[in-house]
Amino acid sequence: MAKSSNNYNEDLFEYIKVSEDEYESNAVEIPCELDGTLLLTTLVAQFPGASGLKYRHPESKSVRGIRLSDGKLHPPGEVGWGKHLYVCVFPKENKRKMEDVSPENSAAKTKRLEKKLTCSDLICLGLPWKSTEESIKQYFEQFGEVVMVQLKRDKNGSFKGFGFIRFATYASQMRALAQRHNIDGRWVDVRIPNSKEGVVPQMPCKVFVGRCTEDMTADDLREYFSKFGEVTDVFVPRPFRAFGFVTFLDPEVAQSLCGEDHVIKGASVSVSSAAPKIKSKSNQNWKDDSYGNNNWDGNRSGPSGGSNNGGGNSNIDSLNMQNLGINPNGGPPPNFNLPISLVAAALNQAGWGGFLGGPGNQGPNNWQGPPQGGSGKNWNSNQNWGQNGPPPSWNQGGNQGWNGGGGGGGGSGSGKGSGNWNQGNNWSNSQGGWNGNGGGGGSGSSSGWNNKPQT
DNA sequence: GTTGAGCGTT
Repeated sequence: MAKSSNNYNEDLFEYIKVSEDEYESNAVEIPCELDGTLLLTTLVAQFPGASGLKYRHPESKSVRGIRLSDGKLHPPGEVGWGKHLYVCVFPKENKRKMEDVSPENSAAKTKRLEKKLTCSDLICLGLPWKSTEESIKQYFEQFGEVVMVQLKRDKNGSFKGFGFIRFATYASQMRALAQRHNIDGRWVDVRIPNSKEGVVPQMPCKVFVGRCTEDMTADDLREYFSKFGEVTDVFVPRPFRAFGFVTFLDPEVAQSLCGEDHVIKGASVSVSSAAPKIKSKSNQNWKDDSYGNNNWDGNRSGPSGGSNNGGGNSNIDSLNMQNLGINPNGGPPPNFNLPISLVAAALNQAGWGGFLGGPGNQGPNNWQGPPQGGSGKNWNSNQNWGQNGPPPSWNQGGNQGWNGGGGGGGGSGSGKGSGNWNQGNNWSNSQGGWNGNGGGGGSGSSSGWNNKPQT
């Protein structure tokens, strides 16, 4: 039946569910036009590189393509788009598995990659029995917009105690992953699902600057490197160690500088990857695989490296690294030889910034306000941060669990070696905290993942 | 109806 633009069907106003990979959990609802068609540009806005749509016909079980003419995708039937899950079609050269994606391609592909690296579903384990989709959504919205909640039930419909969530932005995801969650009195584990491991690592924003001279201050480095892009953090170890770190907002900028020499204050410095060693499989998506080419001393054993200013563990170990999907040893607790910068990059990417210590004041030590670059829609209006104080339980202990320790550790922490991550409901109560410039640590004293028994 | 380590659908 021919449709005129002023004789549309109300039903055609629905958002249609589109995924790029046939997984409904990855679906995005996108709006069609008044005449019931979907503009290809609307599709491409959400799925860069997409050239069309297809769906699986429920009866024939076969995949059907969606008609495209004049840049408009037409609904498959008289009744409109219906409730099908539509799947993006990409041109052949764009159609590839995630594992094959490399960023040194077209802009569209790069954007698709960025999207891929942006969010993943998160599994929530140990949810209270009384949880509902609504209550879980409501809880996690304090970290940003929640676009999906799936609680798993058995055939009888009884809740199995776990489920999946998805945030709209990677920043939200990182906020959620970076802390523990107490929901209705239960500690809930939020992690990257096993099935999604390896998609989290971001390109590093931080570069290693070698051959620094003693007269190069952090400000000097910042001033110099700012011409390449926004610098979010600079770290220059004191006492002098002839190297430094510069963190950029844009990982592409960081990457572009790697391998170059630059002259600062009359001396030639070398810029290279801040990740000297990759032991994890998780670098498979990285643009540059050559992360073994420098073997600089220090900063490998833990956050903020060996002899930073004050040596407090800059609380990177307060993050649930496992939750970040970075766990080369396959399980808790840590035995990290892994690239800290990887985590830092991810966190920096997420708007936390400055995770490897240093004087940048970029870390999430400013809990009364949103982190820099806070991008969650709900962030600024969220009453859960600031009013109620910081979220519970960033790690309190001293220098625990990092292989080789490094940097003095903190305060009076008494965590026992490799066992410790979180210490309970405490927030950093000393100023050791984030920037690694204090005594660090606090009074942690247990040796497990969770202190509190659960029922 | 109970329970508490795990890893989902299409």
